[in-house]
Amino acid sequence: MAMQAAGTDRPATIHDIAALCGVAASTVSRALSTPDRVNIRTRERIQAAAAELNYLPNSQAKALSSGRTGAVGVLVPDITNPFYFDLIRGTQLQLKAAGYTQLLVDTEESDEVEASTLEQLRKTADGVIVAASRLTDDALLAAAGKAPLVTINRDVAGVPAVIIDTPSATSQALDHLISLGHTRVAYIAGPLTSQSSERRWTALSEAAQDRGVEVRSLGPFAPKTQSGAAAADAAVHSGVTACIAFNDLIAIGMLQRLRERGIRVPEEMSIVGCDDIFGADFCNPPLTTMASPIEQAGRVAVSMLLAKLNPLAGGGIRTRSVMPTHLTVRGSTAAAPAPSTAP
Amino acid sequence: MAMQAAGTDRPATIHDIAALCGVAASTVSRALSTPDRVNIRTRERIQAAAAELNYLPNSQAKALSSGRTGAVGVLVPDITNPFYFDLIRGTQLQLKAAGYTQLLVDTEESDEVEASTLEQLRKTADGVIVAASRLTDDALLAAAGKAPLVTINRDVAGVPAVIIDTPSATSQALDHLISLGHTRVAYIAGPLTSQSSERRWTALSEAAQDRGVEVRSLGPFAPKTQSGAAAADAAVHSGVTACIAFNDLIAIGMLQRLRERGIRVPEEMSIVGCDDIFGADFCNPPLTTMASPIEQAGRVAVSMLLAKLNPLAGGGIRTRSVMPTHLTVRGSTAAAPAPSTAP
DNA sequence: TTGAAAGCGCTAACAG
DNA sequence: CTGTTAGCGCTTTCAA
Repeated sequence: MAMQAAGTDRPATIHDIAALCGVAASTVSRALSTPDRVNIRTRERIQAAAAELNYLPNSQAKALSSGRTGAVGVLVPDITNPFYFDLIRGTQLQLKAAGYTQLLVDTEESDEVEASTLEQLRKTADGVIVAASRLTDDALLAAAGKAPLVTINRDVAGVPAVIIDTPSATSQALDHLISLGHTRVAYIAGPLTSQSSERRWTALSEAAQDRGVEVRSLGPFAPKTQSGAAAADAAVHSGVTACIAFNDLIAIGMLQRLRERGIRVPEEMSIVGCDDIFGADFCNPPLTTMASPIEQAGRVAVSMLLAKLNPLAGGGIRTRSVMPTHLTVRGSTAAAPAPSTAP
Repeated sequence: MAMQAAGTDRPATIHDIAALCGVAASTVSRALSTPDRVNIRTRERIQAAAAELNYLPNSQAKALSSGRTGAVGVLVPDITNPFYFDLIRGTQLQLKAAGYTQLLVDTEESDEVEASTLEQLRKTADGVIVAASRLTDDALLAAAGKAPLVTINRDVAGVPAVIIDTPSATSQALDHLISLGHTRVAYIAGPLTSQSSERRWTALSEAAQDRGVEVRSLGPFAPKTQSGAAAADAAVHSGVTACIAFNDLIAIGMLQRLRERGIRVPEEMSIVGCDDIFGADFCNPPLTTMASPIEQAGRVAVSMLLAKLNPLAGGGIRTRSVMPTHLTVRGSTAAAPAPSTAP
């Protein structure tokens, strides 16, 4: 049984260990944090005592005196968006493996919440990972100047980032639609403040120009299934035969709306989503979408951040990492409907 | 522009404010934490100075000296399970509203991870909310003795809890199936360590006995869509015409498997899920399931916890709160298939 | 290699 | 109402 210090049952401190071993508290501190700077025999005595007393370092105290908190913040715009599940799991696993604690915050798609969270985290965390930031480039750059920070899906010069390369997959998606005979395609845009959406649209319109087909942008729409209805209506009204949506949430919402309206997918309208979130494979019809290794993106982001925090021997620090994306074809896309004007 | 203390750019402390106002640091502390114990004029001077210096309290220091951290831990067994989204959002909103920080941890369906997290959190958090604990009753009771703790979906004598009343909804589900003509029903069980699953099964078998129909338990199955295939196969093999699944994840997985096997839902097999998670309404066919106010459950759990942390004037503390659940009928249930034996 | 001492920034008695 | 004085538990000089 683990004895408690002096019979009390409050958690043991280094002083308890020091007393038990007849050494100074500072020696205990060293033995526990920098073992090689302590005589091996006393070190072992101390470690044994620590185990015996069931010692657990107090992270607050540690943080206060050392300046490092052992925690890193992870900011996501919407925790209920399945896209972030795997990302969060990826960061959490990698962080835990490195002995860090994850501080997960839902910034509610709000740049203000994001900014204030970032500010608060400067004291609370050693670094921050920001997914799909809604902040301006300048704000982000400033934040990155004040604290170690890496973004996910946000490309700002001077800010380390892991980018999920959906733009290139978007061209693939367009080619897929073209090969099916579509010539009028809509891009269903995400939030104005989303750089992903912007990059996607740029890539898409360039690709369209190359291929001589027509694409138009509809929106912006909030990245939620509820937006799907408006998006679907807009798409139908615009006369396109296929849509590439900002994300799967919107795409799934569109699927539902089109079904309500009796418009068949994919016969009368093809839909392509993005992210391959939970649900994309079992919605009706299953969604053609762009998939990427999101959990891995989370891990990579953590690695990049930790590399900044602990500038060890290892070579230079990566400041930009691009994750590949590929098209996963399912039932929501098919050949374009025959033109309605008879020959 | 906010001036920085003494021209340095390190974050301002109460000492900087004290110096600027010509008062003692402790007065600043009071003015900021217990404003009513300070002369209104000096208080205002101090608050102005704090704003001017862009003062932000250091939570570590605060925690170290006061013993309170301003954080509460929220433990969930699987962060990628959509069931927890709304729960997490509920706790986060309520916590933030009360000025607390949420420490979200994914315990990976592991009792060990859960136990060690709980231990670590004793220092780091003022209290803990544990959803769907995989711990034994004794372990949970012990943990609740050492730190303020409230469970969600886990009923242990002496431990405050918010319970989502799926057992009662389960009877509703059974009645629904019976009214459709089903007489042989299977319960697709969740993890052995899940008390929810156990309670559900108890309620279901009692209700079945009352109504004179046959139910059997199949499983246990992991609460993931991947388990759906095995569950579906087991159900088909057992000869039942309807299933009540531990949760929607499994139910959705079953839907997929049955489709693969060419078994029509609901014509040949009816499926009822539980939780009404993201996806239950747009899977194919849409899932009949049991819905409950999960976000609210999260809020209630937080309220109960905070009531323990701040024993204010308000009357007695609720130690148990039951959230209602109701059946949401969608396309995955229908009349029982006619018996295969002709008259 | 070890000990003593001085904080980290804040709160909490205890006087005044 | 306000100032003084101790710490919270740990790290980190600086000597020894």
